[in-house]
Amino acid sequence: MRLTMTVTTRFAPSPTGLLHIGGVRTALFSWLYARRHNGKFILRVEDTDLERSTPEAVRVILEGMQWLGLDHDDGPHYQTQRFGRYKEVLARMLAAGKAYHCYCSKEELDAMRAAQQAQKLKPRYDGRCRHARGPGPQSGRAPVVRFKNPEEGSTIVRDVVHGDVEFRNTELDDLIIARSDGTPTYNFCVVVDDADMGVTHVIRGDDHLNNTPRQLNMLLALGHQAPVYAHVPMILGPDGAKLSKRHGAVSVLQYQEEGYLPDALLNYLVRLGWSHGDQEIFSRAELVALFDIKDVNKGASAFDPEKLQWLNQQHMMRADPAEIVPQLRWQLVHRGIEPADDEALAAIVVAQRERCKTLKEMADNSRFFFGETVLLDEKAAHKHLTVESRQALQQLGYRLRTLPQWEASAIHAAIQTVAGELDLSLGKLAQPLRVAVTGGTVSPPIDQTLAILGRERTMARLIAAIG
RNA sequence: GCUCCCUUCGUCUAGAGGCCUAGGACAUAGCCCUCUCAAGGCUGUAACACGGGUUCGAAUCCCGUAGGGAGCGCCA
Repeated sequence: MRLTMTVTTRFAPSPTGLLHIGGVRTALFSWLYARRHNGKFILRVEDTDLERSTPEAVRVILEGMQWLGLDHDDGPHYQTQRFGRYKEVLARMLAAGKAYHCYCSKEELDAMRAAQQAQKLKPRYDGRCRHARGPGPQSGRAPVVRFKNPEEGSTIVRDVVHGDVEFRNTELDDLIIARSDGTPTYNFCVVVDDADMGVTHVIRGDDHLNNTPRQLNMLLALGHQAPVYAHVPMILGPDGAKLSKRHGAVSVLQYQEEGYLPDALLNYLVRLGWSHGDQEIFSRAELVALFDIKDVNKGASAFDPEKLQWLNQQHMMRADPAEIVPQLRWQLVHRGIEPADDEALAAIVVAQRERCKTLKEMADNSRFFFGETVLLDEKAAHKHLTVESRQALQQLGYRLRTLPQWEASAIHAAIQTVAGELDLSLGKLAQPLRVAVTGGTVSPPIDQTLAILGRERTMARLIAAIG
């Protein structure tokens, strides 16, 4: 036995539904904890439910984790590839008398449950086959395998977020660990896997808290040490109800499509149930340095898309524009727009990011930077492109055409000069100009906008607008 | 039904008996800045689920109640 155990955590999603932000947050907590302690992070796909698992869901898990940069050091493991191992452990438990065959039929079990519920009791297996009071092999049925849970005393789960939680063993029945067709069940696979893979810290949703004492008893029966458990609260929808498809965003990858930065999403998710003083914005490195699973709250929290948007913008404003460029490019290509060179895109990022919550919004609002012509918004044109303002634009056009340096400061000076000459407020010239070159009333500062647009496009659009 | 878990502004949270006339953030309202939209700055509205204890003193400790959630499957 090693004296110093490397901290080993795992994320073990089941590919029966698309990975959503709830799963991502547990993954994040596990990942952060492992990274914080220079430990190991394992990815394990729990696909024993052949019926409901889909390749699409597996793909989303893999791609989603990659997109978010939650890299694993081991895996991905697939439980369906470990059936041999489970059978082996199963046989060992049977041989050691830690598990037994149960020949009860589905009908008998249903009847038992119904009777218990009628008496307002918790439905649980009464252990008839364990004590040779059951049907036995002569029934001719293929048996299931049940784990012999302790019949007395209690099991205490030491949980770092909830504290010690005590379960009386009488509340726990002998769960089925292998089906009549021989395939192992979830609770058993988890135990075998966690033990085999050396998981030291089990971090998962608190919907598993009730399963834990049974898993713990199996682990102990197998001669293993109990890991540290941390059951983290779940995420609720914005309306406080359980998170579901109804709340939009089924798959994490949807956040990528909607133009969120991985670091922003992670930052948002980590703050659901965890905090560090009054700090709201965290870089990935800060999270790795500051996060501790012990500081996670117990209560469930509601997902707030507006705060996510705010954080996304904060991260966009702090990021190196060059890192955002590829993502903006992706958004633009998606819209059938011919992407400009990286330098121009970086300039657009800088000009736009303080007025966009997502890259999707940035791309939508940046369409006018591309293409030769621009479609004038009717209302805006009617209001701002008056006879008077067209004349002003014409005068400005003369000056811009011969401007020695096509850069924001020079452009700004030119606009100011013309406004001065015509005795117009800056706004009376800038707005018509904005409408003429962007087609609408909203854009980054007009001098920056023209600088990015370039002289050629600016002049062409100016001429078109003047008519 | 039984067992387990949870409960501070609309939302995310700070708070580990006196620092709390309960702090920050998002959202929201107003003001400032301003070529538009933003970003930014300032100001405001807004919470300890309820009831009992313990204590000189409770958001913080204990007990109930209510509400919410999870588990109880040959699902994971």
